[in-house]
Amino acid sequence: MAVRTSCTVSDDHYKCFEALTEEQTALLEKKQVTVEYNKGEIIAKHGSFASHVIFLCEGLVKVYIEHGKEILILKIISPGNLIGLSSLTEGEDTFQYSAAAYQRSIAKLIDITTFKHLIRENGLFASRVISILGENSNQINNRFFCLTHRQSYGRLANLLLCLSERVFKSDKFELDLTRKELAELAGMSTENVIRILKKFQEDDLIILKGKNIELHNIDAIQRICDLG
Amino acid sequence: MAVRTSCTVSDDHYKCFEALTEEQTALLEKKQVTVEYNKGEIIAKHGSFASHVIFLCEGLVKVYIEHGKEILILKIISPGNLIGLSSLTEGEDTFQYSAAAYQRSIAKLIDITTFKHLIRENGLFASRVISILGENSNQINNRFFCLTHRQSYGRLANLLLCLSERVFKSDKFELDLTRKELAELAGMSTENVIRILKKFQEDDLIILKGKNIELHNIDAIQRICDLG
DNA sequence: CCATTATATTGATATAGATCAATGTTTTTA
DNA sequence: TAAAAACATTGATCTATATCAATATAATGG
Repeated sequence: MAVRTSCTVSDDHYKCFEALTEEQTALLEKKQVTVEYNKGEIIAKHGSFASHVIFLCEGLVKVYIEHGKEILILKIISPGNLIGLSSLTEGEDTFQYSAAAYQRSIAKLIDITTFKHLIRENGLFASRVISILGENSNQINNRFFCLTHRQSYGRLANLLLCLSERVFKSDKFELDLTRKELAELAGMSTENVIRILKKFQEDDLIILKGKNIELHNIDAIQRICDLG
Repeated sequence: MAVRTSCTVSDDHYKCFEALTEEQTALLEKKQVTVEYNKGEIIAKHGSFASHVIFLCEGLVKVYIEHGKEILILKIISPGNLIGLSSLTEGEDTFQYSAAAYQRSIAKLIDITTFKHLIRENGLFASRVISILGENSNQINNRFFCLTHRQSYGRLANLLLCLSERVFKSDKFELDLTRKELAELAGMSTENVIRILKKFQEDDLIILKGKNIELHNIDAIQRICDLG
């Protein structure tokens, strides 16, 4: 079985809102605010009060957990997706992870009490939310597997495929992530990212021009992702 | 912040069923079967049709994902907990992980269609299920962090604490896991587990007698878990 | 547009922990 | 209860990858 690319989830979380009645949609719209974030800004802070669920409208966001200076990126979030669903617990309601904008982003902050209320009131909505949570869990498990069971070449191959297939949706993309950010995503040192990218280029797997990356031999990259 | 022990979730999933009406409880009971598993037997198989959700009544179970011969243990499940909630998606319904019995175990297999039906019908039940999914997600994230950001001493310390606090609920427990199983749980080689346990014993952190482990200096173990 | 700071690159070195190999011990089974 | 199989232990070696150090290049701000 091919190892799933695992840096993000599909971008159709918004579909859960289609389960709402007009009235419920109106209520939800009243109970949300739209906020703009600059590159690097924190959207949610691990441990802080989770008064809202976040819906990303534009931009690109990383979701990560932190213990002191150490961070682990859980996933990248693209527009159309929700952040913070795992704080929809009955008791405790603090964010269990942080989120920060990779680039200028726009998000809607949805009041969590209203969100919970709608879950109780609308079974179809609840079951859609449960679907999303299940999907999120699969993504994390795949990423967990990749980062613990693949060596650096495989992890970076997985990341490049994921960025291409699921984030930028093209073989060719301009990456406004730094090498350090790539390193965090692939779970390795910056120097190692550079060396491996260089090797991939030498082997004609990718074409690198500064921030532009083109995947040139996807099959070979997929093989490295599966076996490396 | 102390690193959370992360090998399992709390054992109160069963509480979600308290949200059901008598009628719904009766329906659920009609739509489930009780099955006994011997040590080592597979309870759920990654990729197979998820026709049911699993509720563990007795025993101890590991939940893991597999790609070929490589496996990654996601968590240990104690009695009172549910397995397979992340397959409660609307479309796809195959198990996204496997489960196997560490020891003789008894489980109820609950028809997934009925389970989904109850989610739609009973908002409180749905929100309890969502709580559990959120909790599961936090557990996995913590485990993910531990396995990727801690060195072997820290990972094994974390595992010992988790087994003590959350699985066996005692400083002293008889471990019917092999060294190889401990190694899988702590994400390292069997030989490394043995060497580290030996070191812990030399340093008077634990008292080892064959399969019996007693945590002798929990504070020190916690420190290793946090920093190691 | 120059100075400063952040980022990228390259090479050299160190090391945690895997793997390999051999032996001892316990458990299972026939 | 003897033989076989599984598991545990110890030591020696190897390697992937982090870390350190130095320099080059690009981005940013006054």
